Amino acid sequence: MLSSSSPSTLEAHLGYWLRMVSNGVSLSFARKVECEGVTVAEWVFLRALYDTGSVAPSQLADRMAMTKGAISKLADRLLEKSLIERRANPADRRAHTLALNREGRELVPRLAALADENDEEFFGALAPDERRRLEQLLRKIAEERELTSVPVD
Amino acid sequence: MLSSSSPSTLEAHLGYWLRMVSNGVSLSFARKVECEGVTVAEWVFLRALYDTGSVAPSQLADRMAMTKGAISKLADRLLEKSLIERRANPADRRAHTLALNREGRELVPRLAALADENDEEFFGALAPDERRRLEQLLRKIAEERELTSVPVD
DNA sequence: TATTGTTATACTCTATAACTATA
DNA sequence: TATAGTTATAGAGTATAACAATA
Repeated sequence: MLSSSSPSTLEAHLGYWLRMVSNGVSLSFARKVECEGVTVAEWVFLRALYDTGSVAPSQLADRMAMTKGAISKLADRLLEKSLIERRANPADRRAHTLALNREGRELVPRLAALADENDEEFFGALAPDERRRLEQLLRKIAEERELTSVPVD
Repeated sequence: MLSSSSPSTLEAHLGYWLRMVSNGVSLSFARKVECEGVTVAEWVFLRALYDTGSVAPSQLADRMAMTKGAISKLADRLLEKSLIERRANPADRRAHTLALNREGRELVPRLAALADENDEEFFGALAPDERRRLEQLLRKIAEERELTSVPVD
């Protein structure tokens, strides 16, 4: 006589706990940056621009592992919010570049501070060695599965 | 003379690595369950129904920490896909109940197997004690931050 | 009046593809 | 023809609120 087995539960999977904690962290961060008038995706976009300086949308799409269309839409919103500038390229009139304006450059450090604060809220409960251990395990998985796309949601 | 400090990078935050790995795991799982014609949210919904049996939408909303509207929309899709049944309650004609039909009950174990497979793909690279450690750390954060909502995205 | 559930609206993120302008 | 970028469309998820039916 064969024993029948139940389908595995949601909680039986590490992916479930990962998603639960990740969603909690992201939702909390989303609420923080909302006070500064931006979304998490916009923070990632702005932080990338802070490092690259003036850059073509297509390069940003490569770097952030997003489509050109997605970059275009994000850029539209940030232009409306007056945080970035879009400039034509005189040499190649198809090409554009995107860059932070003064307001955008001033916002990035404030958003970074919120990211620090949010990380502290969630992972401050862990001992320093636990924190290192968690980062090490996550980096190991990211490396082995070749996860490279910048997570924006 | 004050030293100026750069805003912290994206990679400096544990939340960033958590989101990157979590998104990778979820995207991979989404592609697997797509072959069975459902989304991750629908898998969570179906797995919950598998345990509860016949249940009111409002109870499901509480259990899954979703709004009634979200439950209604999910239920609509699963009805179209002929995986669940919606029944009226003769005692209270406002009330309804949702339940898996035969097709839905048969699908859940196949989806659970895909969840097992996906977990193995991502976390199989970790040693057994690393895996336990990761789950322990995630559960600790979930508990301390009182994260209870079932993550569906 | 309060409750159950549905429906409408709106916004974000994602992906594909059509399209314009330029090279 | 190929490339840079925008725009259109569609689907999934989220949230709020208006609504109908019933208690």
